[in-house]
Amino acid sequence: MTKPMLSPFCDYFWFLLTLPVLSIRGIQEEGPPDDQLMRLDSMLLAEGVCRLGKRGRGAAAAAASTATPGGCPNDNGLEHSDYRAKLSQIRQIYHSELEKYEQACQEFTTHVTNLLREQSRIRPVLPKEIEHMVGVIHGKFSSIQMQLKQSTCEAVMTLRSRLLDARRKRQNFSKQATEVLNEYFYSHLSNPYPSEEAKEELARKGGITVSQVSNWFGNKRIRYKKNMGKFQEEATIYIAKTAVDSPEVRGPGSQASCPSMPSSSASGPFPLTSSRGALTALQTLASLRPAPGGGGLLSQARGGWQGKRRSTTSLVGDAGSVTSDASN
DNA sequence: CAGAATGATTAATC
DNA sequence: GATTAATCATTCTG
Repeated sequence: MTKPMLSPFCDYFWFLLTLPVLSIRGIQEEGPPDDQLMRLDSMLLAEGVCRLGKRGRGAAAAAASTATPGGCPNDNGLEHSDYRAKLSQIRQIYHSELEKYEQACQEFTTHVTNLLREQSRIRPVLPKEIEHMVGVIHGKFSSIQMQLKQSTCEAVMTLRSRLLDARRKRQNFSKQATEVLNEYFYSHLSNPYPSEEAKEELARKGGITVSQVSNWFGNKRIRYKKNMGKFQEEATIYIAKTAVDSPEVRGPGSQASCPSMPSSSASGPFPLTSSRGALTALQTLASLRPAPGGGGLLSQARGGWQGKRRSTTSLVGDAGSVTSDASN
């Protein structure tokens, strides 16, 4: 193509036009650029960066709306104000950039067509040539737009993982909550799997959610099992506490009669679910003082809930080697 | 500040 | 779907 006489201002854009391809990451892999563009569009739409119907280009907009699985079922919006603030920042930047590009594209197109028209006085310029030029310009600008969309998507993804990942802003439970949870755990040490109702009760008492209760018990079981020695002090404290505080701390309506568990004594590692038993077991337990990391308690526990997943085998052969976390 | 403690997530398993 | 085990990321503590 012949380069029209351009003002220095336009040289940069002309330069862009002559570039073979602007490096656009990850586009080559998945089909034609149109596909990629549609995906980007739909993602931006899903994240609320794009508004539906804003010069939607028909097909793309339609595809976007269907490709969105429920439009990101964002749960508790209260916590995400920070996220939203940042997102709207991104949105602003995106739109202002997009507008700039579109405006520049427009200006450049008219500029070039004007120049070509001027040139038509000197040499024959077919309408087709102008059309072609316009097409090329639009193509280049849309690939720039693609880049913009791509980086916007990336920014949003980063933001999501930064701010929407609960791990990043966890905070420890209140003392009340840990108290309640630990009380339940140690008073049900033989079977520390609270029912759904029990979980709800604990959640209510502790001012946390049911899934937090589940998380807590999951963590507690695994950590207790891994290093019982470490938890023995805690265990004695809570067992004593429940024994003193409320001699009948049972799950809601789980059992009217006192004896704990169906006492199929084999199933429970610790025969200490009744208040009395708790105290006595506690005392014996304290006097036993097993070797750090394992010992009396441990060997008892191995027959119970901790072996749940390895039913058939006789579990660990060597009682001494509790160094399962040596690799960590 | 390093390491422990801790709540949440994830992949695998049943 | 619940649980385990491993892991991540943050908060607490000495």
